Amino acid sequence: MPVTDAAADREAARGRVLDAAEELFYGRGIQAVGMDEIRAASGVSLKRLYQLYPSKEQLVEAYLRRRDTAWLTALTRHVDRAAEPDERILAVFDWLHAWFGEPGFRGCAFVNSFGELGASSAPVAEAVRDHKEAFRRLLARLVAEAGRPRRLAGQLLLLAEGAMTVAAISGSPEPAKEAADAAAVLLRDGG
Amino acid sequence: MPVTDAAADREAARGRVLDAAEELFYGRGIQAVGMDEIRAASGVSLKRLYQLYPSKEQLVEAYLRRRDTAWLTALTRHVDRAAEPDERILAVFDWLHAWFGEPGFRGCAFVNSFGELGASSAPVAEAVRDHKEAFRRLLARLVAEAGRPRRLAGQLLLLAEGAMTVAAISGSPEPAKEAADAAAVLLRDGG
DNA sequence: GCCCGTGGAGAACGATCGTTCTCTCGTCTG
DNA sequence: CAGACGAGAGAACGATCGTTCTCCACGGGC
Repeated sequence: MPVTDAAADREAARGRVLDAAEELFYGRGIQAVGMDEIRAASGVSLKRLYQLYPSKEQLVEAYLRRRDTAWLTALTRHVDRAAEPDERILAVFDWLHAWFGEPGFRGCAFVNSFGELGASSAPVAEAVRDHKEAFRRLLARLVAEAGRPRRLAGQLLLLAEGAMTVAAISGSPEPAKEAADAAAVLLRDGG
Repeated sequence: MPVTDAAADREAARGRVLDAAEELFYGRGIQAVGMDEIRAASGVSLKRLYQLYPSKEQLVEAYLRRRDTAWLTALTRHVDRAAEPDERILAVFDWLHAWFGEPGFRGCAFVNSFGELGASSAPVAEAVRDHKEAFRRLLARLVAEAGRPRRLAGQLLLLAEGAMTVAAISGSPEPAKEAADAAAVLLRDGG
């Protein structure tokens, strides 16, 4: 079955390219990584790479889109391990703490990409906005399920985003704990 | 007085270079701006530019260092317009709101620089860490003056950083208000 | 009046990068 | 078996960038 094999090869190659792109773009910054390095790390020839992604900008966008769903999926899975509504909210910060402690953690890929390319690449800026909106919607859903006031979602978003930034720059996972403490106060007394 | 004039010219040229660097680096990202554009925007010849700052990296560092003090000075001045300790804390978020509404606001210059160059330039990473530590110390001082528990400073930092990020990506100054609301709750019930 | 150092304008250099092209080889088709 | 097609390796191209160099004009000290 040559046709389906070709399609499967294509998808497998895409996967290897995105794996390489994610590791390199996230770890070193997008402009610091050339297409030839993606080729070397993925084992996909330059010609095929450009067949899969006709430009670097499109590869960057695909990298962000895939990371968006993977990130939200992993977070959702962790949150779903808790049943009680308030605990589900606090589980977000548990998960952040574990993420911050991973080797190679370097802040939010979307924030980093936005700072680097948001002013010059509309697709990148849009992918970043979409991701942050999706994160906000996830928080809003958790807040609604807990019967908490709407505005709490925005405040939790600020705590989570702040924790990512401070953890990245300070190199410590501790901000996740501080954010969890603040979130607990908001849950207790913020409405 | 040729000597002092030469020194004054030097400082004036440095000022014009840093003005141009700030506008361009902040507005478009550091790697997106070439030294020749700094020359064109500042009116300082390339030769002199390299006499003042022997490499782009040193210019970037000088840009960050100057912005650090200017940012903290402006914030401190605004905070000092309030007398009551709790109001001084909340004034931080007023000031952020005004900043977020300025045309050309594009998030925190330090966070953006860190995402772009933090992994490849040690001086940039250090300047960013220094700035965030200074901001944290400012918050810690306000918290101490208000007789509030130490841990509040870290939580306020998260709210402020989160507000900068969300405001930049969403393009709205509203996150400053949300942060202020959350800060008020933490002040009221967080200790 | 001549000289020298300083400064400006911009060409030049070397490196890098995104993208495309060439060449070769193996494979499937008829 | 012939030949066309597709893929891989890597050279090549054109642009950009950080940095340096060349050339020239000018202004102050003997």
